[in-house]
Amino acid sequence: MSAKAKKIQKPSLSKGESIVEAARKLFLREGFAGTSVDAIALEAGVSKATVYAHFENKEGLFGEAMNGLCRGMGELDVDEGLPEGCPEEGLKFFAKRVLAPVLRPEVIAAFRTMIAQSENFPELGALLCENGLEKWVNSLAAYLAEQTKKGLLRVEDPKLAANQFIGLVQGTIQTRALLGAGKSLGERQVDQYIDHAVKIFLHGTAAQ
Amino acid sequence: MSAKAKKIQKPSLSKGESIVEAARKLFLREGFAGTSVDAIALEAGVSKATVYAHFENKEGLFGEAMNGLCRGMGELDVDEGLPEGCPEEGLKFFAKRVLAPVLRPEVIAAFRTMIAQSENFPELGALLCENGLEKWVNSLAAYLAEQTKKGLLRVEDPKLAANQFIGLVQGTIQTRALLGAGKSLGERQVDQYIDHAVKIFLHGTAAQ
DNA sequence: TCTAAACTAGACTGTCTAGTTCAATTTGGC
DNA sequence: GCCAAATTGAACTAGACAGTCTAGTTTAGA
Repeated sequence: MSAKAKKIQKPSLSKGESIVEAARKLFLREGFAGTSVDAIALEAGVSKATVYAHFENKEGLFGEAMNGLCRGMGELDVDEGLPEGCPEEGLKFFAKRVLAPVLRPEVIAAFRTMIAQSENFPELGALLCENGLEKWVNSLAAYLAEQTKKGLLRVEDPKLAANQFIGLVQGTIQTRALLGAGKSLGERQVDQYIDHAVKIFLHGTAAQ
Repeated sequence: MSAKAKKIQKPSLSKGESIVEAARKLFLREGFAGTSVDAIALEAGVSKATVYAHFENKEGLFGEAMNGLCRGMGELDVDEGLPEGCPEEGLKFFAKRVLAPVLRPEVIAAFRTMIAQSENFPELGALLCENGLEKWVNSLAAYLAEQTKKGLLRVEDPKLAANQFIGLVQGTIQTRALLGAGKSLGERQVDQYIDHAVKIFLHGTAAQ
């Protein structure tokens, strides 16, 4: 009956796409081992045979799902909204963007899945870094170089500084969150956290 | 029945210890799901029945093994070797200590296991934080407060600053390592990394 | 309307592993 | 050396799950 109800829907996605989407959703939430192919088929509203008609095996499906996720991340425009004003504003912009994902439980859960599987799928971890972290690093590094050129900051190695700024902002929050030991932070605390980090970095890299 | 069996057997310590030790070794290297009880028994040189005579089930064994690990960490004296000299030296000391684990593949592997299981064993993640990270944070915070009192630094919120210093030093190295996307750093690079971080933090929190 | 391809349910195989059981054997304290 | 507790090995149950297969159904295009 629910099957019949589902049958009435004209799926906007091709079968293959809905399988990947269901797989992604479950893998990110439940992990690789915690997700059965049966569950994926059920979630996709598809029979298990269809899953195997589209994908070689569970690992291939995982690869496809995560690959798509990472590729999607790569399309984000990380510079969008970057304020033109003083370095402080620019740094706060980056700080907010870099801290936000770490504060979202579903992102942390997804991150856990990727970390847990990174030995089995080494290329996926690299892809995630490249399309996620690395884009922020590059964008921020370019910003730091630009501000240095303007004489508003004095950053010798922009890429190194960018990596460390991101660490500075995230502090130990990510670590705690991954271990499930982080208290959730209020908006005020986050602002305070960011202000503090930006202040240190600004003074630490001030021109002159 | 099993309760009666448990009461009768008074397990010798050595067996129990070697089981825990074997379990710890395998769990940390292969993860929870990747380690079978048979493998643990084999590694411990013990029959599977003996494993179950000592521990209720696989999860209990995991808990015991990780608990011991965390408790062991808690006994480390984090202040040992802290130089008396200028803040720069002190900060470099902390930086080295905080960066070292992140650079060791076996620590990263262990960390992966903890992260992957942190949802199933929430108290273990908290314990690891408390006996690992938190000890460093507290020690460093005390140091920062002390240096501030001496007029050598100006740190308003030592604990916040300590958390952020640790993040600053680790930068994105931990993230990359967890994702298996980190290039291994040479000793010179590590020193450069630390120097840079300490410089930023020093200037960022300089007195006056 | 016909046909081929895609899809379906669900049964089935094989494998893996947690956890149990028990008769036989070893061990350590007395 | 005796005895009870501890341990062993090996077989066993039970359940989960990847992946296959089949017989029948739906779909879409010509």
